[in-house]
Amino acid sequence: MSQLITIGKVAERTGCHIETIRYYEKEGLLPSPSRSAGGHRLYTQNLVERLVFIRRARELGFSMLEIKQLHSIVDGEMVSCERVKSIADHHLEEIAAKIADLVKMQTILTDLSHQCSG
Amino acid sequence: MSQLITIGKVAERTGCHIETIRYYEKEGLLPSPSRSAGGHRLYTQNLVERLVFIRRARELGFSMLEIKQLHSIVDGEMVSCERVKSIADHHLEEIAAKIADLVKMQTILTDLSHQCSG
DNA sequence: TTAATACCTGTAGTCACTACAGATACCAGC
DNA sequence: GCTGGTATCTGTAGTGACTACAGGTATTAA
Repeated sequence: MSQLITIGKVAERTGCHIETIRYYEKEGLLPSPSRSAGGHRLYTQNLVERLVFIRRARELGFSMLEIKQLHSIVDGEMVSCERVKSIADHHLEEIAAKIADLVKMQTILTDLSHQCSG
Repeated sequence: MSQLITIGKVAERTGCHIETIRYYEKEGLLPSPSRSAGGHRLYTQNLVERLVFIRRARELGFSMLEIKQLHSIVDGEMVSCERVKSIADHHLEEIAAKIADLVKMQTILTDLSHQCSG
């Protein structure tokens, strides 16, 4: 029903190494999945999506600690709304800065690429 | 004349640890600066700017190898224009994907922040 | 039932820093 | 010129985030 898949399939679908998936679990970034009778990990679609989010965030330069924080605020695990807002706003500043820097790089490389075409 | 500054000042201005600056030099990412009579490193403005670029790129999740490649194409050290264009275009795709992901995160966090204000 | 393959735990190695130790350089005040 | 405090030097060890491998157990296709 709930479409449980093995770690190998998860790795295949997300482009994430098996070892990395297990590492995220060990470090408490990805919740422990259920297991088969023999002890093999079985993942729900929900966990796969969470892994995709972690990968994206890591590729964008967020630390594992920051990602834990992002998860806990998105999941509504935080009590104080004040605190959620302050952390969200902090990350929003960080994100805006990252976007600005990427746009700068984009400009440099686009110019370069055009020069090379002409 | 050329405004040479010590590693400490460079660290201060760029927000980069002294050890990290030396590490980039050791790894060939940042060219070796000139030295004082006693052996202290003395940096030109040009090297400081290069360091700023490296920091930005690292914070955006580019590897040291990718940054070396970016430097060599921007500095015009590559012989084949074909090759420059192909590498630039590859990085442009990567950058566009990163921007798209950051915008998604921005949307999620902005919604969250607004909910917390209301 | 039995290979072949996938997955298990645990440990060691890599990349990009970061911290520290012990020694030398620089520089301000006397 | 000398001296004490701070800055920098080289080198090594430790951390965060993976990544690879070894030796063993589960699963599955034939």
